Amino acid sequence: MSRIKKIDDQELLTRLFQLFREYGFDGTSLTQLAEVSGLKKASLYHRFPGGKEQMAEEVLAYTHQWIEDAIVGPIQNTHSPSRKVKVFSNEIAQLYDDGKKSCLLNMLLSATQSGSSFTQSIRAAMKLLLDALQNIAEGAGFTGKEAGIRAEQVLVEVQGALVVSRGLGSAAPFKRMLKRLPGILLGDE
Amino acid sequence: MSRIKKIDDQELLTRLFQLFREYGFDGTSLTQLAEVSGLKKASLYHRFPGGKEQMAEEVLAYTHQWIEDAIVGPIQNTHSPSRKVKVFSNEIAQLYDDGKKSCLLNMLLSATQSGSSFTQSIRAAMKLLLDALQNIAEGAGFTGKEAGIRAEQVLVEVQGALVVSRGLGSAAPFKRMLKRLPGILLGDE
DNA sequence: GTCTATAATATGATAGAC
DNA sequence: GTCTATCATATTATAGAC
Repeated sequence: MSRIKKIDDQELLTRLFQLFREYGFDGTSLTQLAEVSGLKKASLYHRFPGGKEQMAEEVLAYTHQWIEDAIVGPIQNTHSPSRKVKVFSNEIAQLYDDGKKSCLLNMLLSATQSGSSFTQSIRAAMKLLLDALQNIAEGAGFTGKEAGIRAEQVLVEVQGALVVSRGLGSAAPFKRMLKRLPGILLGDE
Repeated sequence: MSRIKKIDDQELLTRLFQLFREYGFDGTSLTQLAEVSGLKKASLYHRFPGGKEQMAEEVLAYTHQWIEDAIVGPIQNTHSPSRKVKVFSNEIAQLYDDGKKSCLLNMLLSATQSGSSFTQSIRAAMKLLLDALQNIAEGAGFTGKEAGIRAEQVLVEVQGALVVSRGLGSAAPFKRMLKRLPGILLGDE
C-alpha cells in the first residue's frame, strides 16, 4: 500500500475539476480536495508540489485537452456544417449538464491568485473554442471576419446562458440558447 | 470620535460592493473589507452583526435598488423603445466599465454560503432586469411571450459578454454585444 | 460608533515514518 | 506513493474600553 497510485492522474484531475468548477478557486479548500480524491493532504502535495495553485493549473490544462478531444477534433472530422453544430451542442449540453453546472473558465476567472497563470490558460481555452466555432461558420460560407464575430457571439451566448440558467435556477435559458446556435453559426436567421 | 459614523451606509455598501464583485464571496476577506471601508473589523461587525454573509446580502439588496433606480425607472420614464435601449446600454456600459468589470450576480452565484439567501436575491435581481427588458421588447411590438424570450436573450448576451471580455482580456466582445442589443429588442434584424 | 486585543477555528503547507 | 502529526498563518468573530 505505498508504491502504487490509489487514483490515476486522469480520475484525480476529473475529481478536482468538479470541485473547482462548482466552488471556484477560493471556495475550494484542501480539505475538500483531499476528500473527493480519497487522498490525504500530504499525498496531494506529493502529486502537486505547487499546492492548490498547481492543482487548478493542471485542471485547466486538462480542460484544454478536453476541448481539443471533444470539440475541436470531432468538429474537424465532421463535414456538414449543420452536423458540426450538433456535435458542439451535444458536447456542451453534456459537459454543463443542460445548464445546471457552471463553466470552470468562468469560475477560475474570479480567483484571487488569478494574477498568476490562470489568466493565460483561460484565454487559451477560449481561443481554442473560438477557433472551432469559427471553423463551423466559415464552412457555412461566412468570411473569416464575419465567422469570427459569429463564433464570439456563440461563446458569449453559451457563457451567458450558463450564468442566467444558474441564476434563475432553470435549465430553460440554456436550452433556448442551444436552439439559437444553428441560426448564428449557419446564418439561417 | 465615537457617536458619529466614519462612513455613511451608502458609501460603505458601495465600497463593499466593489470588493465582492471583483473577488467574489470566498475571495473577499474581512481584512480587505475593513481596509476598503476604513473601519476596523469590530466596527464592521457593529454595522453588520451577521458578519460577512450579511454584508454580501446587503450589497445584493443595494444592487437590487440600483437596478430599480438606474434601469427600471428610467426605462419606464422613456417613451421611445429605441431610446429605452440606449438608456439600458449606457447604464450597463458604465456599471461594467465597458466589460472590464464583472457582474456581482455572477460572482456571488459561486459563493460557498450560496445555500443561504444569496440565491433568492440573485434570482430577484435577474427577474427585475428581465422585466425591464421585456418592457422594451413589448413596446417595440412583440407579444409578451416573444418579448420575454428576447429579454432573456439580452440578459444572456450581457452576462456572457462580461465573461468572455474578461476571459479574453478585451473590451471588444462587450462592445460588439452592445451593438446587437437594438436588433434583439427592437426586432430590426 | 469605533477602537484594541484576543479568541477559536480553518487554511495552505511541510516533516518524516512506512 | 500514502500516511499521521504538526506548523505557521489567515480567517471569521467576539469582548470590553472609550
